[in-house]
Amino acid sequence: MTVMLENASGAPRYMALAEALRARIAGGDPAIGELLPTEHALCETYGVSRHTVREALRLLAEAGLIARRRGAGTVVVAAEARAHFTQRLGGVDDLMQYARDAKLQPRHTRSGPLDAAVARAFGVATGGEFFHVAGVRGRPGETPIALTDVYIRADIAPPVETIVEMGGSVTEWIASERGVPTARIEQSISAGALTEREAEPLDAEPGEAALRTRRRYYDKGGRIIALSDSVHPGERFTYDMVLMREAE
Amino acid sequence: MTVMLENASGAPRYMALAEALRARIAGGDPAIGELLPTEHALCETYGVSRHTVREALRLLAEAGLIARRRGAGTVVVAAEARAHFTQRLGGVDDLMQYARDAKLQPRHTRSGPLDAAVARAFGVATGGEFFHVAGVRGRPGETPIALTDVYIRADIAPPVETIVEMGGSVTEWIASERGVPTARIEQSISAGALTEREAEPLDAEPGEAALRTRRRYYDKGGRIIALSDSVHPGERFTYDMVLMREAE
DNA sequence: CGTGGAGCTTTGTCCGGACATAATCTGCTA
DNA sequence: TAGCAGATTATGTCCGGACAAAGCTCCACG
Repeated sequence: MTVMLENASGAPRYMALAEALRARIAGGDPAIGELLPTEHALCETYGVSRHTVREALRLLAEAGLIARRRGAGTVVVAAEARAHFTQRLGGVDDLMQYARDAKLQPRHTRSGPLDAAVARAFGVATGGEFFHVAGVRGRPGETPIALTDVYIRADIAPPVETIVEMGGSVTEWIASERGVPTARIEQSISAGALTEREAEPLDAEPGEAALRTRRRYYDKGGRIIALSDSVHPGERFTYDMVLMREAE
Repeated sequence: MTVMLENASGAPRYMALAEALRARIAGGDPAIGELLPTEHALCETYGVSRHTVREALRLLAEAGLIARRRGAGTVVVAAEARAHFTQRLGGVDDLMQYARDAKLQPRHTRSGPLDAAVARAFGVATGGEFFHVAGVRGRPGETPIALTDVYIRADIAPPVETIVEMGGSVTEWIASERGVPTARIEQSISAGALTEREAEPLDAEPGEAALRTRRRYYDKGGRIIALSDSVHPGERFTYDMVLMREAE
């Protein structure tokens, strides 16, 4: 029994077959956990070559709908591929969006437990030993663009002299020098008015609108690597991002 | 001249070839922007079938290193597949981060070409027919959280009555009802002070700090679907995002 | 000199075949 | 009845061939 593939749009045959199978799966035939017909059976049912069937199945596998196992067959693992958008960043430096020579110039440093007000601002637990660096970030000779507080887990923090030389993120240094790569970053962005204490080192006016970015960096085991809090006077910094719809 | 593929690990031939080509590209041979040898040439150089070459090239294309064009050849677009961080969103509604019942309440609508000031603010070309909706977004009975201007390409814009009913993004409607899915979104986030004109419909004070998000939505062909500009008084909205390190 | 069309080049689709590898099933023996 | 070995099943790798579609180049004509 041969089933004709519907192909009104002139798409390649393997795409038409993938679509036909996607529709079957969405309708529960076969259901999640059940086996799709074998490649050989699909060739006969749809009247196409094994090459075409394999290409169609590859598309479905890439979409996450099926899993194929040599000797066993092809099992349905999801009923629908969910369209999603993805923002890709090469590294943490891309996330920070500062020019490479916009270095963090420390104004003061301090070691100790994370205090309650800071922990509350980040929504994390108090305690733990952290190395706190407060400073401004900007290019030499230019108005600073950010006032930043970074709290780095003390056991993996770099020496101060190293921080001074860094143009980019301390977490990239920790990844390469301490062997602790960042696995997850949580960032929040908000707007607020600069306090008098914040405005001064930024050469800005108290009450001026500012963009605040707070980040929590976690390692693979879910342990905090670092926290950062940066505030930027409004016209000095815009946060840009590009999201692409992921091919299914 | 046939080059033997190094394959100490027993990997399939197409993977060994992909790795050999990856190494060549990383070494600048060919460089970014240059053409890789043709499929036919690679078959001869490496002593494998066209099928094997195509599989290897598919891997490289999926890794983002090359782009293949029928009739033209295969161009190198990146020298290295870089470890990267990825933010995944289920859909545009996740990007917007408004509660589902925080609907856009239109205050006025207008059709016409995109004027120069608006085009300049978005960094896009003037002209084109757009349907402009200006309104506030918020939950019923609560203080509005956003003042929003949306410019929708006129040929695919929904009717006003439909916009009123929408809890989410108009682009999701356009994707399902007009068959024009959003393929790319560019977003910028900045801080600034509310103007008197902006503050009034938001029940806020002029000069108050506000978070501004501007988005450009593009279809698969790079054509604008819609533009949006939203401004949120500072304490009413925080923009949150999570990035995960992607396994390679 | 510029434009359009024809021909050539290069990748994309699709067919068929053969052998390898991993998983499952069946039968036999302890 | 349980475990092991061999056979069968189903996907993975790889070969070869043919034709289609898109891009590029060159040549001729206005």
